[in-house]
Order: sequence, then C-alpha cells, then structure tokens
Amino acid sequence: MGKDSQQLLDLPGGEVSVPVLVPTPLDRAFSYAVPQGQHVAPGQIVQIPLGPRKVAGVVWDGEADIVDPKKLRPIELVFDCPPLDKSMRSFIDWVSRYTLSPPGYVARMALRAPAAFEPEPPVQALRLTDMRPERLTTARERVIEQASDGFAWTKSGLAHAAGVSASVVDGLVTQGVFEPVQMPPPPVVAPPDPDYARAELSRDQAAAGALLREDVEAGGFKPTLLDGVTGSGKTEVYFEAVAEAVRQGRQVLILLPEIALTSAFLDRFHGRFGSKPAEWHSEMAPRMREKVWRQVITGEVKVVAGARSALFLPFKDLGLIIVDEEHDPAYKQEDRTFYNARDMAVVRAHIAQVPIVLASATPSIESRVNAQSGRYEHLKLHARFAEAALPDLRLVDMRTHPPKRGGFLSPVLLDAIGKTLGREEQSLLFLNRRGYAPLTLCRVCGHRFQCPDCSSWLVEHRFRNQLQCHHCGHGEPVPQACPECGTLDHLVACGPGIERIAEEVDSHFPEARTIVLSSDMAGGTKRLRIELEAIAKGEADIIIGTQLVAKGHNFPKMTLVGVVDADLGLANGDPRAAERTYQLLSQVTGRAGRTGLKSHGLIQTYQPAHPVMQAIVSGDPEAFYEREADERRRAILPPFGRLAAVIVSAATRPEAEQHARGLRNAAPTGTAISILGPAEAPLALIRGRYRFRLLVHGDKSADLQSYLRAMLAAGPKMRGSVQVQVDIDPQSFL
DNA sequence: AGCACGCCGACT
DNA sequence: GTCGGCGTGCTC
Repeated sequence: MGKDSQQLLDLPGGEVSVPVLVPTPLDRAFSYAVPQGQHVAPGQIVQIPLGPRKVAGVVWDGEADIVDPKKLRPIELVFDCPPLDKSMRSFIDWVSRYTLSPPGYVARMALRAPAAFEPEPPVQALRLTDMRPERLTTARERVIEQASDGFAWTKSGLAHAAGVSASVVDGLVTQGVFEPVQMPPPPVVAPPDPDYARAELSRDQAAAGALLREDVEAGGFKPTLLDGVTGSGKTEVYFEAVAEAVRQGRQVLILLPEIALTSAFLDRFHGRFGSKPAEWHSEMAPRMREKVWRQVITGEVKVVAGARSALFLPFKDLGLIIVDEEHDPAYKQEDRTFYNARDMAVVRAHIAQVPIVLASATPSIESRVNAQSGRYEHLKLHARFAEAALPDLRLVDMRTHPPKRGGFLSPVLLDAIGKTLGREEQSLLFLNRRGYAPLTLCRVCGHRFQCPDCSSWLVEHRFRNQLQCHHCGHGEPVPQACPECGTLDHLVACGPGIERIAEEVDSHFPEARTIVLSSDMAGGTKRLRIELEAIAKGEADIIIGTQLVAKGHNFPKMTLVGVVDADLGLANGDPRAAERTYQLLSQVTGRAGRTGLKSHGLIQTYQPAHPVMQAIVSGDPEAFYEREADERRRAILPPFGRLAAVIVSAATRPEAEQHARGLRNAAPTGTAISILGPAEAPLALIRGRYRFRLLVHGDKSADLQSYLRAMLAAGPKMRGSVQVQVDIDPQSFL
C-alpha cells in the first residue's frame, strides 16, 4: 500500500474513492475517485472513463479497493436519475454469484437503456392566451375552439385534432394567440384501472383469485404455483392479484415467454384494466425502451409485461411478480449470463419481499416439486372455462396401425381427417420437425449428409432445394450426385418433416386446402400472422405445423389434432425430454376442443405404454410427474450440498471427458461430476468449434468459481471461453 | 465487451 | 515498402 493512497484515504471529508461496477466482464468493481466536494451514494448511475471510452457504471456497496493513485480516475458525471435501490443491488450481486458471471455484466442487464439516465426532456407545448388573431379564419377558429379547454397541446396534436395543418397553428403562435409552455413528458401507457372491467369468474377462479389477492394485501415473499389446464382461466385469476397490487399503487412485473408476448395478451390486459401494460422485450425501439426504463425507475409505469430481460428493470416499488407459462424454455438465457428468468424471478421476489405467481397448465418438474414440498403454495384450477371442453384423446399404436409403405400417417388418422373434412371442420397435424426429411443418404454407398461444422444430420428442405443444419444454421444446395461415390440421382430421404407430411396429405386429400406452418416459413412473422388469421376465418381445412402451432391462437373450427410422431424428442438424450414432450403434446392437443364442438386428438406412437403417452391420454399427470421428479433427482441433480460439473458440446467431448477427470481428482470429497451431451448444450457452443461450457449443479458456486479459475489457469490452454452456470433450483439457497 | 498493441502474409 | 489479418492483454 503506497503512502499516496493512505493520504487519499485519510483526507478529511469522507469519500475519496468509491467502488463502481463497470459493464465489462471484470470480477469486481473498479475504484473511481469522487471529485472534490461531491458526494455519491451506492446505486447512483455515473459516467466514468474506462480505457479510451466513457461508459455508464453503478456506484456499488462496500469499500473501494485501494489502487495505484496514478491509475485512479475520477467519476465524470453523476446522472440525474434515481439510484438502483438496495434490493436491486442485492439482486444483481445474487445473480452474479449464482450464475458465476461478472457483476458488471449483470448490472449491464439492468442498465440496458443508454439514454435513460437523464430525465426525459419536457415536451414543447402550446397554451391558449387571451390574445385573439386579427383575422379569424374558419381554420383558426377550429384550432382555438379545440384548445379552449385550457389544457396545453402539442403543436402536431392540436393541428391534428382541429383538422388543420401545422402552419395554421404556427401562424397563431406568431400572433401571440398561443404561448409556448413546457409539458411533462407523457406517460408511456395510461395507468391501469383495477376496477375497469371485473371479470366474471367461476367459483374455482374466484377462490384462487381471492387467495392471491390476500397475498398481495399481506405483502412479503409468498411463492404460488397457479396450475390449471389450458382454458381454465389462469390469466383472469392472476389479474385479480395484479388488480390488488395496482390498487395499492405498487408496481407489477408480468413475465411472459418471448412468443407469448403477443397483441392478444395486451388486448386481454386492456380489456380488464382499460389500458395496456408497458412492454419490454428485445425488439423494442430504442426510444421506447428508454422511456419505459425511465418511467419504471420513477414509478410512473405500474405494470410491465415483458420477456425475461424485464426481470432486470429497476422498479421503484415492486409489489408483485407473475411468471406466466413458467415451464417455458424461453425463460432460459443461454448466452453471456446464463440464467433461468423463472428462477431468478423467485429470487427477486424473495429479495424484494413480494409475492410471486408461477402460472402454467403444464408446470415444470421443479415447480411441482416445490409446490408439493410446501415451499410454494399450490393453487389448482380444474374446470375448463365455459363451453370449452377437453378433446377426447386417443393413442394410435403404430405397430398395429402401420402407415402405408412410404407414408407416415396411419389409416386411423387419415380416416379421422377425412371425416373432419366431411363435417367442414379443421384438422391440425403436428410434427415438430421442419423441412422435408431429417436425414438424406445415398442408396448406393450409404453416405449420410452431415454438417461440416457440427456433424449433425443435414435436413432436406425441398421447397427451397437446400440441405440445412438445424443446429448451427449451415446450408448447402442439394447436390445431384453423391459427394462420396459420385452416383447420380440416388439420394434418398429418410423420415418425415412437415413438408413431407404435407405431400402425403395432398396425395390423400387433393381437394383440401392445406397450410404448412413453421418458423422458417418464407415471409416471416408478418406472413405467419396473415396465415393464422386466414385459418381462424376458416380458410383452410388442414394445418400442418411444428411447435409454433402449439401456442397462442384459438381456431374456432379445429376439432381434430393429429400428432404425427409423438415419440420424437423422447430419445434425444435431453434429461428433460419426457417433460418437454408431455408439455408440448399437452399444449398441442389443447388446441382442439375450445369450440364447443366435439373434438378429438389422435396421437401416433410406437410406445403407447410410455409414461408420457399414458399421462397425456389419462389427463392425469400426477404419476408421471412423480416419476420424472425421481428420475431427475437420481440422474441429474445430485443431493444438495454436492456439486457436479457438467461439461457439454459435441465438438469438445474428448476434452470434456479429460476435464471431468481432472475435476473429479481435484474437487472436494462428495463432489459429483457428470457429463451431459449436446442436447443441453446451448446453440452458441455448438456453433463455435472449440468452446465448452461448464454447467455446475450445486450450492458451492462461490468456492467453485475460484477453484475453476485456478484450475483453468493451471490447465492446458484452450481456445474459446469458459462459461459456468449453476443450474439447480435456486430456492435451496434462499 | 471494446480497444490497443503486435507480429506475419499479399498488395495498391 | 505498407495494409490488415486476428491472437494477447488491459481497462480503476
């Protein structure tokens, strides 16, 4: 410690340097000098020099590290912005420790609104004075009439309302009829009215709603799993809790998986509260993003509906968190800071001491276990609302009802499609596989087309005449000749994709109007919306789609859902495969039967005895959930208190094995170290050639972090970076 | 993350 | 002779 720094610390008048989190992957806060006579407090957002750049950082808690005074640079600016409060700072620290990602990175997620740190500039507006123009034209008259309410108007707003051009208003301003005034910036959304339109609730719903309302009234941390079949009205129920929080003047965060953040949800909210919630997601325009961020930290915005990143908004007075579709994998962020927003939401609710509602028709295993063990309140909604009856579900055993040679649809399903067509109702065929065929091979030499970058099979897309890798995005045209043996025209497609199912449907029902829906459809989201509307209007008979048809839209005439290959995805090595399949099948079959018409679901499977299939047709998933939870405990999650490093990525499997051995040798006794295959690996890692990721299960994350750092520093040089995620139930640390 | 520095291949 | 590839290292 140098004499200089001592002197600095001993200067009278308190703070000389403070810790500041900078938005870079550093493992600690940097120290910055506080300019003479200034005071800064933890949470304040400041502008600081970092190398050649100026960046925004947050003053952090605790003592500043003592650094070489020659290095110490001063804070340039303290933004005129409310500070991140203690609860937000604790949350950032917690997430940083838990995900083993640099605190500055986590803080950056909370500061993703570059120009929002200064107050919004006031809006220039005009107010009517006592002056009147020398000549009163009809246009001028209309403007004055319009503005005679005494309120201030913006120029364009006034011109528009009066139905005149802006130059008319300009003229009146020069004549002194209007004076310029400054108006506070308008709120980004109107305040919600908790009593705007009270929903008519069933007895079940009303009871659940009342319980949630009480939790909000009482305040404090209170996690609830709101569990109800599709159409049982979960949204209306949690809106009751939202209404209560709004009545108390507190803020509400509603998290939705990216895809669910549709105008349908916003409209529904509007219908109940008379205004829309503020939105927050990655595709927002920067201006809007800044406004929302600013009005969230000032407390002006009361309700935010957002994707996972909304979890890091700096609420002034958070009173309630809702996580809708809590089981949805879209809550997992799998780059930079790896986190599951659902879990971190529970943590945030705990730190902020507010209730949290996790809602789903098909809850995750984790949440079910937490509900059963009593850590969460468990609210179940049983009945489907109003006339929406559950479809009659049946398994089609493909061993006894095989499809015709070269086909994939069993006679049972084809027959049902025919009958549905006859009644002029709609059928949905679900197959979670884009393209024409998942595997292409050469009939002569057996060559299989593989991705040069990640070695998964290339999927033929016949509409586009391409072979595509669904893992990393690699694509190449379909060749005429086999690249191995050179034989012409002997490539053969193996297995079905939706394009191939469409072909099969066409051959059986040439007169039917079919639509193929998948995420890679030409025309993007816009086209997709048009197609969905067309389907809702009954302009299609047979819809063939992937996962994306599982959500959202209700189709009034859809009375048959056929699952082409229910076994798909059960054997891919993902430890959550069965759970995901159950959730997906449950959602897809739920697309039918919301019409009041008698509806059916036919599920094609080669494993009718599989627990997933049994859970689906019985409508009673209890046994399945029990079994999965047990399985999960045994296979993946070591008992708490131990840890497992799970090293993934197809390309680095050998290295992973080696490192796992190293970890086993060096890790403390009782450490379980296992390797997961690429199914759990994030896309980003499969893309890069020599990267790997350590997934850490356990509660020793802080110790592990330093241990891993040391090990990696001492170990062989590796290309790429190492990322670490703690992937267990965060509840156990609260 | 940015952004500099630095050390080897093909060019106006 | 330089322009520019990206490997390595640093930022209070």
